[in-house]
Amino acid sequence: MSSLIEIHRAAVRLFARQGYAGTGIRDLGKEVGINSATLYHYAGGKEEILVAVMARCLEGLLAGGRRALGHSADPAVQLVRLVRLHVAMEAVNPLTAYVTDREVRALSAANRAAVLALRDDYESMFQQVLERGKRTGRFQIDDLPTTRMALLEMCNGVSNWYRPGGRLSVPEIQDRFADLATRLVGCPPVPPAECGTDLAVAVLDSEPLDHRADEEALA
Amino acid sequence: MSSLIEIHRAAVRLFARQGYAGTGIRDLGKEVGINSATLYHYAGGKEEILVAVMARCLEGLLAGGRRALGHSADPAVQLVRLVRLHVAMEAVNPLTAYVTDREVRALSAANRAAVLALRDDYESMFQQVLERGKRTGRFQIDDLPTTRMALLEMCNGVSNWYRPGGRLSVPEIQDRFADLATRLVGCPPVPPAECGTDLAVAVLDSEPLDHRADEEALA
DNA sequence: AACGGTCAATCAATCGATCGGTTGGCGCGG
DNA sequence: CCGCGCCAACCGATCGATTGATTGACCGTT
Repeated sequence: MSSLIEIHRAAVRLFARQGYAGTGIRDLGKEVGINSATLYHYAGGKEEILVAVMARCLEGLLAGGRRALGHSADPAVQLVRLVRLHVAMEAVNPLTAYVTDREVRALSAANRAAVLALRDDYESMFQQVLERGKRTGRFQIDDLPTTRMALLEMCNGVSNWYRPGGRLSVPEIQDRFADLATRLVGCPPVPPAECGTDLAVAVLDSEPLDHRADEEALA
Repeated sequence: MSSLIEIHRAAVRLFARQGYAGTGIRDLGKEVGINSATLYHYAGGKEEILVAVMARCLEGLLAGGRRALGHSADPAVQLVRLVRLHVAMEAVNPLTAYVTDREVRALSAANRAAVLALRDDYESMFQQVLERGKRTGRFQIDDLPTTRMALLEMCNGVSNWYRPGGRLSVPEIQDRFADLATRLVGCPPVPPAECGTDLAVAVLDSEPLDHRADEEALA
């Protein structure tokens, strides 16, 4: 019954609740229901678990990002699709996204560099879309780096307050954020019809299935 | 030479770099230049240091928030002033704000409740301004909770990428974010003349003076 | 002599990781 | 069908190191 996936799920749940440094491997074992020594039979170690979770999350965003960009050449459509993808990832996998965001500093130098390389690749998609939108006059952007950071932080923040089964459905959250994003870049709303329907986001292996016990994390 | 302020500064620097749980009191002592035992002569303990830093940061925001609201009855002016204050706090005290944001989960139940009470008080100011702006038609807001969270996360994120002495000055950052905020709520830009000049934010006692060594934290 | 300040030494507890050893089920030769 | 060997799965015990916190002694100043 216990497997690597179960371990990753338990790790994400505990890392999100107590932080990576604040979680012991004995806590991890207890959460999975096995001895801490058995963890090393499946996973190479504590940091290896964290790296695997982060890499899978970021690779999911990267793969989705490439799908998002290829659908249309219009920067507005591309931006909305990027935002809808990102928001969906954060809303469907809030704990995984939360840990991926906030525990980078816990990694050793080599692993941190690898994770940051993935993240930089992903964020450069936003950079390029914003640049082209500004250059072509599709967007009215004052300072591009500030707008890019504000946009990304706004989307990243979803994992801080949203949980599956919340007041809004995932498509509703996507609609709200698509509107907010077009407002930020000074661009008229993009009809949902132009956005395609290939932006569904799957539940990651590392995402705990039951988020009920994490409501206090929404502090 | 060593004092409570020095300890708070060192604590914020280390907590921002390694996290609260990842920082030992011996690390803290070494950063200040004293023995770990001497820490207990000035500060009551590790968590007491964190609580003091967080409380001072949030109380600064609360006091500033009250100043921001009293200046005008126009929701647009109130919102812009709240955003300018918040952004300035994050830009002038990025490490303190960063730690205050992200280490709430490290607190014991009692301290966490106290800190969250302060934060809820502060965030309710945004809630009320947005409500009134929507009710009076000054703002075009689709879903108010989503807009509020997006706005707050966007502002909170400043401490993740800005450092004093960066490319943009604090007033410039304030201008950009004031514009972004009005765009988010669907409201024409507010002339800076209507915003007053009483929103200067002081450097907190807990903020390390030299941010050069923290550039890798901008990961 | 009394004081605030400082620290080496030490406390029990816990850290991540590894060890040797036990278990149980499966495949295979007879 | 038996019995042997194998190996993934699992655990108790323990490793050296470090955790937050405390103590008692020593210092210079008053």
